[in-house]
Amino acid sequence: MTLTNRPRGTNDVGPGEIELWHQLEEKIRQVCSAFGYKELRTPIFEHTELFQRGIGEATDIVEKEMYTFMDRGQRSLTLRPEGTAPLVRAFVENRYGEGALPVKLYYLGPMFRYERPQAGRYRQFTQFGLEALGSADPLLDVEAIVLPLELYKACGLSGFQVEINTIGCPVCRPAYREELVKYFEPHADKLCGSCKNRLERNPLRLLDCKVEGCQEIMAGAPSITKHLCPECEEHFSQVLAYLDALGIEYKLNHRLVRGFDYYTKTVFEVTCSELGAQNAVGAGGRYDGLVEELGGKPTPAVGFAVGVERLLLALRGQEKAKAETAGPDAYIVHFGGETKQRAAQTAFFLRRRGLWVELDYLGRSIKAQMKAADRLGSRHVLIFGEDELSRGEAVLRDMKDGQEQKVDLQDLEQLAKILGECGQ
RNA sequence: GUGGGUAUAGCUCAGCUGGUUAGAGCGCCAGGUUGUGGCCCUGGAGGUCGCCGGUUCGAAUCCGGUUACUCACCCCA
Repeated sequence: MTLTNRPRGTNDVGPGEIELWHQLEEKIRQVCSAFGYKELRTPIFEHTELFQRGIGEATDIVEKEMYTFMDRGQRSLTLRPEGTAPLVRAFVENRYGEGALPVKLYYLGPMFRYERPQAGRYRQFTQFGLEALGSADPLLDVEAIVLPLELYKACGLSGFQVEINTIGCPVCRPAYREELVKYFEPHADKLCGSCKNRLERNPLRLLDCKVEGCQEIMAGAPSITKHLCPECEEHFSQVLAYLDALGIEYKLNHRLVRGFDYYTKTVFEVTCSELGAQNAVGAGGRYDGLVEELGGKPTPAVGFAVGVERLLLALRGQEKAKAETAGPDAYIVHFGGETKQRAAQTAFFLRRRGLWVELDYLGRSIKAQMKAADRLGSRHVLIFGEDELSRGEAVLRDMKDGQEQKVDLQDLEQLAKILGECGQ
């Protein structure tokens, strides 16, 4: 069984679906190029410590979701569970920060997390993300919010919503955290199991619990907005001002928190109504402390990540995901023997001109070959009969209207031209 | 890690309260047209009924276990 089953939570992407990926990848590159982001490809695996330090020891990812292994040199390596820490590592290692700032980079590739699969969640999944490093300008926060929206629009996706919040910085967050704990502690016995846990480990998480009982208690909880330091407050209001100026619709959600330790100030999430329980198609935020945490100079930064499978799922749900499947320019029908050789010669000639040419490899009947040509959606069929070949000709049949004409096989350039023009 | 649902042909699925050769549609192959696709007709190939065990004269069907898939929780893209 294991021999013929792919590992849990992984996917094969083949004909019928891969075309959508190619289309999407092209759109991603277009949008990134318009915003001036360059691609950076990092390894699929990194030193385990990078993620432990970058994402945070107390996060679910680091605690129970990483694919970690020892290599033959007894180094602990981990298949990347996300793209930001590796990109920041590369930024520091390659000294990109020594050049002109900000540095704007994007990545696109597989990520790995050991979780139970469900709709829109896989153990190997693909993220497209980008990061702008070296500037604290709120306008870059806004770019990180707007760029994925541009991508969604370019794909034709609708029904998505932006939620945004600020979670403060090392100056103001600790005090707010204290306030939260102070508020929730008296209600501790009424909280759900996981919230009791959160209270000790990550009080901010209490805010996005969906359990009813917790929701009620939460109604009276202190809001982050009243505890921001002047700098964070100013930053957030500027982000909102830019969004307003650009006419971007968003929803303030002071309950929104993120799962990684590195976020500061702005955090946001884009959800799509088309998806199931895992309805976030993109999320991100600012992380002004991460570069320094990973051994670089203090460098403010902001970024986001989009779940590519989820985006495709949403598009498919809205029937926006249509794979364009063009057929061959020509299918050469032959009768075996001599005619097959001539068919092969002609096919190779035309293929060298960039035309898609098919022919039968199974020794099938004429009828079966015609049928095959039809199934493939071939624009034309070239019939290589012995009589015509002896005169240096072949029959060219237009599969749309059934019209046939003789073509001169002495002038293949001309034939290529005819087929090429019809393919437009 | 926890809970629910599902598992029959390449695909989508029938198969009622256990009964003998397990079906349909689509797809595939061949023929009807010894050199012509789509429509139609005829025929054919293709199934350890996920796996193991139990109940029974008899199990695709009932029971238990197991694996896989799937949805949801936790968490996340």
